[in-house]
Amino acid sequence: MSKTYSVLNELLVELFNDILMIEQQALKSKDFNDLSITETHTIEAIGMYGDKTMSEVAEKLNITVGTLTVAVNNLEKKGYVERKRSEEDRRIVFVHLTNKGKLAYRMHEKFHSAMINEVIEGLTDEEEKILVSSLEKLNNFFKKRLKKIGGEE
Amino acid sequence: MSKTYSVLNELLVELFNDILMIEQQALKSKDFNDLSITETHTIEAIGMYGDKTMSEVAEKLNITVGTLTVAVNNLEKKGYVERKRSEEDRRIVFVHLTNKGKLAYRMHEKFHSAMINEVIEGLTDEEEKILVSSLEKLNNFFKKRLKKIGGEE
DNA sequence: TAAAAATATTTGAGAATCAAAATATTGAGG
DNA sequence: CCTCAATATTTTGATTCTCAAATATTTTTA
Repeated sequence: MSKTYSVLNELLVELFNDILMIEQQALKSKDFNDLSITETHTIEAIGMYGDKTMSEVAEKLNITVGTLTVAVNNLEKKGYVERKRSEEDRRIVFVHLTNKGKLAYRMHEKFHSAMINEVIEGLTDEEEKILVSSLEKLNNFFKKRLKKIGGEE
Repeated sequence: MSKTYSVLNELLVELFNDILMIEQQALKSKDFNDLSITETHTIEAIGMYGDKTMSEVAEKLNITVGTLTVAVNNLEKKGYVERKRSEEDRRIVFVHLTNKGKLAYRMHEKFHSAMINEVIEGLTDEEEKILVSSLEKLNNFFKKRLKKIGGEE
């Protein structure tokens, strides 16, 4: 069991917890303090451009469409998103961000920028490349794992 | 805005989501399928060795003691943990894992091992170093950020 | 000893979530 | 054209996680 193992394990666990806590706390202090983390993620999944169907958004968030319906109801009430029924196929419901919603989206984006910049800063181009490819490997491992679990049982 | 930025951002976001999903799905397939993610984390926080007070565990999990009380009620009912009132100070309640709880703890640990090992395996020494130091930077950024938010308001 | 502090539990309320039932619409086959 | 299956969404009922505030018990302090 190498030293890298325990270091990496702790780092990942801490990272994960910190991200959650920061997102939570960042919301409380800022404008848009009527948004929960989950709601912010919903806004993120709807995205800046064009309409998305309820199913598309739910899939992206890995939640059921029923859950999303409730979430969108509230976000609509608060003025962050709007619904629009498709004319071609009236079963389908499109959602998109209002101006207020787009503002919130950009706010969240800013948080991410600050985070990433902090990481990149102080890395050489070479190191930057290595970091990206390392994380890609990490990601691939997870994807593989997910497929395996999902496919079997 | 460099290309690295958006790539890194996406990687981190995906990573975060994948970890959540994998933990979720890992639980469903395995034994101990009567445990939620939250409950697993509670077990993790109680830890293998010795007794911990309710307050200590709640602090570690960043939840209120009230929330923990409910969680421990359920875990006790399912046989994963036990309570014991302190003799010296009868306000204090200690919790510790039962044998079943310890088994679950080790199970979760195994999952982490598999994850980290798989990642390290595919990396050269050079990449390993860079990955660790980058994650450390990311972590420092978060710690700083948390202190700032927590301290001010 | 009486008041204040510390520790934990209970309670009431609000999100987030799912599964299953209900609703509305479309498309295909006869 | 009518019916039935499939698709997309919403509604409903239940559970879990969470907090804040009220309550209970015990210890400490003044």
